[in-house]
Amino acid sequence: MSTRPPPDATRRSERARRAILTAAVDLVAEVGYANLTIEAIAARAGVGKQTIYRWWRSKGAVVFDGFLFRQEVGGDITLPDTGDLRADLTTLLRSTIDDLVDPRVEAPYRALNAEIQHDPQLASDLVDHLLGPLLEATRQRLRSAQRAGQIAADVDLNLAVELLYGPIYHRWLLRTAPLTAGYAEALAALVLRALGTGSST
Amino acid sequence: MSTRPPPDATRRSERARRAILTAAVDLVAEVGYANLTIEAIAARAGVGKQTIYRWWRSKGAVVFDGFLFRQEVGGDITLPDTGDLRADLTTLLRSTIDDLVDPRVEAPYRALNAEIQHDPQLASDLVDHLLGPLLEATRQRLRSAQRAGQIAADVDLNLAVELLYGPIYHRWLLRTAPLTAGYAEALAALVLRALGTGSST
Amino acid sequence: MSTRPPPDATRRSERARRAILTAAVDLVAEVGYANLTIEAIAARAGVGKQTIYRWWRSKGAVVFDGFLFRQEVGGDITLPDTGDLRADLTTLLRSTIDDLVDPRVEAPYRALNAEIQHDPQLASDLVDHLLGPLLEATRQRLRSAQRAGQIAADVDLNLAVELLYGPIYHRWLLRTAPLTAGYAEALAALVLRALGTGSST
Amino acid sequence: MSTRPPPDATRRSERARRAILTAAVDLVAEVGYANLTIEAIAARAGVGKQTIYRWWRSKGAVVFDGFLFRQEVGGDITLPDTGDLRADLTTLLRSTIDDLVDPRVEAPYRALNAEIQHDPQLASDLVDHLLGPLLEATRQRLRSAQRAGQIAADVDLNLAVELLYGPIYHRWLLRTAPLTAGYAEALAALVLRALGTGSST
DNA sequence: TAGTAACCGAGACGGTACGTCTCGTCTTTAC
DNA sequence: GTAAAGACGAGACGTACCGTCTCGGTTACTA
Repeated sequence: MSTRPPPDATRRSERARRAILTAAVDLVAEVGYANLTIEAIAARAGVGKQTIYRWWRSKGAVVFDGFLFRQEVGGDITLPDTGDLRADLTTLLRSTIDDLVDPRVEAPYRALNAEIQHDPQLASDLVDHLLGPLLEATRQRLRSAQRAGQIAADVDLNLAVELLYGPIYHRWLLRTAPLTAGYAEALAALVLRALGTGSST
Repeated sequence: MSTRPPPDATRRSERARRAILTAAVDLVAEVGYANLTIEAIAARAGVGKQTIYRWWRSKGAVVFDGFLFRQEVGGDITLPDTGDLRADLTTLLRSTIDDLVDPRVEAPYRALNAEIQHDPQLASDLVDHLLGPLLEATRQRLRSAQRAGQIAADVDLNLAVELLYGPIYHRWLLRTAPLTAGYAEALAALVLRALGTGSST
Repeated sequence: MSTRPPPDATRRSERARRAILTAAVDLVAEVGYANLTIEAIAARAGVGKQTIYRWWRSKGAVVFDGFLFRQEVGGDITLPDTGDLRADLTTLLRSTIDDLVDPRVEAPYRALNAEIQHDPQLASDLVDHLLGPLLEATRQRLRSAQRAGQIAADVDLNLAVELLYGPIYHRWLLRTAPLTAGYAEALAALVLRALGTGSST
Repeated sequence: MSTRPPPDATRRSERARRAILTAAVDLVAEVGYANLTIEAIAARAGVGKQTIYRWWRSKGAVVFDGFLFRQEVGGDITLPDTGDLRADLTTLLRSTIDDLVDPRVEAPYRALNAEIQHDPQLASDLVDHLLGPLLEATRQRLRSAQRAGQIAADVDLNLAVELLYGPIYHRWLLRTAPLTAGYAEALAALVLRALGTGSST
């Protein structure tokens, strides 16, 4: 019973890494996650299969890293904070929906959501590194509104965040109905009634 | 290019059908959806592989039918309607959560939610036949409350339903935090504030 | 452990039998023996598969019966006996070769020769019912020549028959060289030297 | 429509090749050619099926190579040449018959003879690589006898070779009668009369 | 500046499962 | 009870990928 030595990351080929991640993201968009194979990634990347197996634990891990890699270029998340809570939330939900219906995002993101169902490790990676920043930023915006008295003091902000994104997620994953800009508005309005102080906002 | 003739359903073996569905549901719980194979289902069911391929289009379709088959025995959905909306919704969400954390439900249901991401046909089957009745029943309960003046007349009940289930679904699928009875209560309370007429209920 | 009762031949459908045998012979010529299936025979004959399995033991048996069935029309074998042994044998070998290179005979006959290698029962059927009459007739012609003093008295006529057909069979099965009319002549001449009395013929 | 690249023979596993050929020859003797499957060969050889499909075009090709492989060990063919033609030919035919009735040879060799009926490529391989050397050696022995005046100068030696082996082949393939040592003697004697110069030898 | 150790591309390997095909049996309905 | 029809259990087919395992060949540290 011997454990292989961990690969020496200092010798890692950056060229190969980039080629693999790019190939993975491209392929998942072309053929879907289910039809994506390590073999195809290796071929497209011009890389030996072993180079993939050496550095990633699973197909899901490669694709996930591919996502992060693509995200890296796109800068940080900054949420609008105009002071007008309703407007800010509506904008936020609208852009969330815009993202989800963008085909370049939809396909791979659905794949990820499928994959995390049988890979808890991947799920926590997703939540920590991809979703986390957005959820945290949303929480921050709500906290600022709460301090400004626009949101009742007793509201659990974690729950509030889920109240915002949960319905969208529900509709998107189950495809029960189309996601539209109007939906974002209606949802924001309804959630605000839940969070509000009761005073007129 | 010829399409095969559809099999003659009148000659279909009920024995084989039951064995296959039972084997599928059992196996998906034992080994998980990703590790489930048609060959294993056929072997467990004592059935030729062709008999599965003859009647189902995919692994997902078999598992889905397996679910429906198991559901058939369990009777119809009836939601509590005591007149106390808050109590009724809390009960409803609590039992939803109980279901989702029950390991016998969780494993195969996660599998289904993964599968529908790359099979829209299966998604619509799921929504129509498994989820549909529950969502519709929930809508009915809310409508009755709306008529009773407990819910504002301008509230879109489809949205209201998503406000109830979305957060749970979000938390369950992404595993951002544990689902507890307390969560059901807090969620019901918050949603009620969104739906309420503003008058004390 | 129960043996099925033998089928009642009096109820047998002559129409089905003819259709099956005809289909079998036609198909073996079209697709070759290896690619011939019971299913295809049944389909072509407009017959249930069970009807074939009821009356024949194997694919080989059907094809063989098909041959016999086609032969039935073709009358008895009569060999030339002009008194000129050399001429008669040359004619005989020539017509044998003509048969073997006729594509309508070649394909199915090769199939049969292949099949008998792993079906001794079929081999003995072939020798008894298809080849036997020709071999026996040849033996008779040689016997008459032996009585006339054209063949040495000590010659084993079974061996003599094999000396005639063996080389042709060898060349035909192994495709070592083409079978021509000239070959028939040369072979007949050489064999005659083996059989001869030594006196001038 | 793309053709797969030819495998890189330099990387080929000799261990796998030997195991496959041995398994193929053994199995064909045990279960017969018709019941021989690629899967069984792979299983017996402890080899993946793909390794067989990578290097051979068909089941027949594997079995044929198996024969060649077994032959390789048993060195070259050397025919007796004592000067006594009758004795030498009798010995030759006798050992030919001994081979053909040896069960270890009979089963796979029958299989090959069946297979070449619907695979001309295999037929020519068989004649060139397995039978060829023996036929050529026999021709050489006869040529030496012809030069020594023991065989008439006008005899076609190709035909003479067929006169020797054809009858044995005929009897062996059709199973018309048993092959014995006495048969070898009688056949050799008769053929010699065909080949002889007419003078007493 | 030679050696050497790790990674690299490539691809054969032992396997598993795929979805298709055909087998020979079983079951149903019609005659 | 035979016949046509066709679903059934069984299992081999040839393919696609899996994850592991050699192979040379770079490539970058070490002596």
